[in-house]
Amino acid sequence: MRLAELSERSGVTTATIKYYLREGLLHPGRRVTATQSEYDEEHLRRLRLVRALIQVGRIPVASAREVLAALQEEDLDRNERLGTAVWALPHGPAPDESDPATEVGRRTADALMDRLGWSYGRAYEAPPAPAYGMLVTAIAALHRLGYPCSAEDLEPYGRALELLAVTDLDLVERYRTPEEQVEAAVALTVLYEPVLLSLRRLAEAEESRRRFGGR
Amino acid sequence: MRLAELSERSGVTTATIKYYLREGLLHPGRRVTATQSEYDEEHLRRLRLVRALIQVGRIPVASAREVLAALQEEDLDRNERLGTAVWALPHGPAPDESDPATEVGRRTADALMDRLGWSYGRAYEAPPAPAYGMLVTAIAALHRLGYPCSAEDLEPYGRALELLAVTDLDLVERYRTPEEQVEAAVALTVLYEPVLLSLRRLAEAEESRRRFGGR
DNA sequence: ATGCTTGGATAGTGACACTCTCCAACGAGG
DNA sequence: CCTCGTTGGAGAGTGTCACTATCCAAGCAT
Repeated sequence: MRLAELSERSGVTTATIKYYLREGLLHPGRRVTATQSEYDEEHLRRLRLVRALIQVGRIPVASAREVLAALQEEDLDRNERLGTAVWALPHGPAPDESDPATEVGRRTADALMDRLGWSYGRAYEAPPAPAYGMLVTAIAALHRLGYPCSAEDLEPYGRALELLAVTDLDLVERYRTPEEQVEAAVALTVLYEPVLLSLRRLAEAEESRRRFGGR
Repeated sequence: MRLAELSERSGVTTATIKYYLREGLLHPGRRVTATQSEYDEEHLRRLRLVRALIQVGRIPVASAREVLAALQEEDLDRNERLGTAVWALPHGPAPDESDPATEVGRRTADALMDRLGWSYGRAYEAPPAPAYGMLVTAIAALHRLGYPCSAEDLEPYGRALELLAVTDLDLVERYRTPEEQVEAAVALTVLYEPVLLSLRRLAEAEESRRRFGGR
């Protein structure tokens, strides 16, 4: 199919598709003549993934390119490819080392990892996973605002997410090839984030109404 | 204290504080002379909250202003104030009604709310909570990519978040005044989001290593 | 033949979160 | 009393990001 058809079937304007081609998020089409290229179903699929990552997952274009590149690293195993892809996701500001609250955040995060028995993302692992820095930054911010949270407070969150991670990966293992599995894992990691956040907000609204609700 | 001291104690530059003052995120200080104002501990506290919302919670300045305004709505009860504040948080693109996948997302979301017994955010509630639209958009995107998820698949997520919402609001109820409670609820809603996401990514990395990990 | 379409390159747009530059009014040291 | 650096306020400028609009020459369709 031509650019115009790819645009129509995906709902993305040709100008935006050209932009993604330029940025390397989409492979160039098969050149038919000097001025025309042919795109296939794989391009359409990739384009939908890109859109989902950028619009629903709110991932910057540059990060999306890295994530997609990781999916195709031939010489890594599933675990490494997935790790590389998730590693490239945005993860907010790095912990501010000049702030004493960061130290508290780091200790709390480490204590939490110990309680949960998780080996990833420890401070003494070099380099720690970006998600670990994200956790430290958030705990530090809470602490600075006067909402201290201990490893004990956070353990139930970790346990709950541990269970959900098991069901997520069960879903991933339904796919046959490692390629499909890694792509599914990335799509699920990114696209379940808004699901998780929206369900949390709805759950809190529900619980708030139950406790504080008048009328 | 003067602007310079507020800046030093908060770690935010004077230029940025002036910007927040202009944008109405911070109340103006008490005017001492025609060219000088006095700020107090309350300003410092507010400034730290603003920074946490914007930098850690990644909330746009305009949304932060609305969220903060909701905290001080005198004629609303706790439940309404919290609802208004959470309502003002960013929630991604609205569902694309021209896309048939949205219809699937909406039906799945409604079925999920039924299973969970939640009354908020139904499609037939007018207007539905923004978090409901966020959920529909995400389910639709998953569907479009060929990762269908049913209400049954999502129910464990809802149950898990229901439990966490209970512990969140237990924490909130430790504060005495409704004002403190609402502020705490907003801070916890926003700042626990990165905690949740980072723990999920770490949990998935852990589980992926357990299943796929070589070495 | 001719007029619309295509792919590619370049430049422009609008939103956003600051950040810089000025300026007159202070206020502390000499 | 008189500098002279500092302060708060206002407006314009900056850098980034995700597009988006404009050109252009080379097709293709009629």
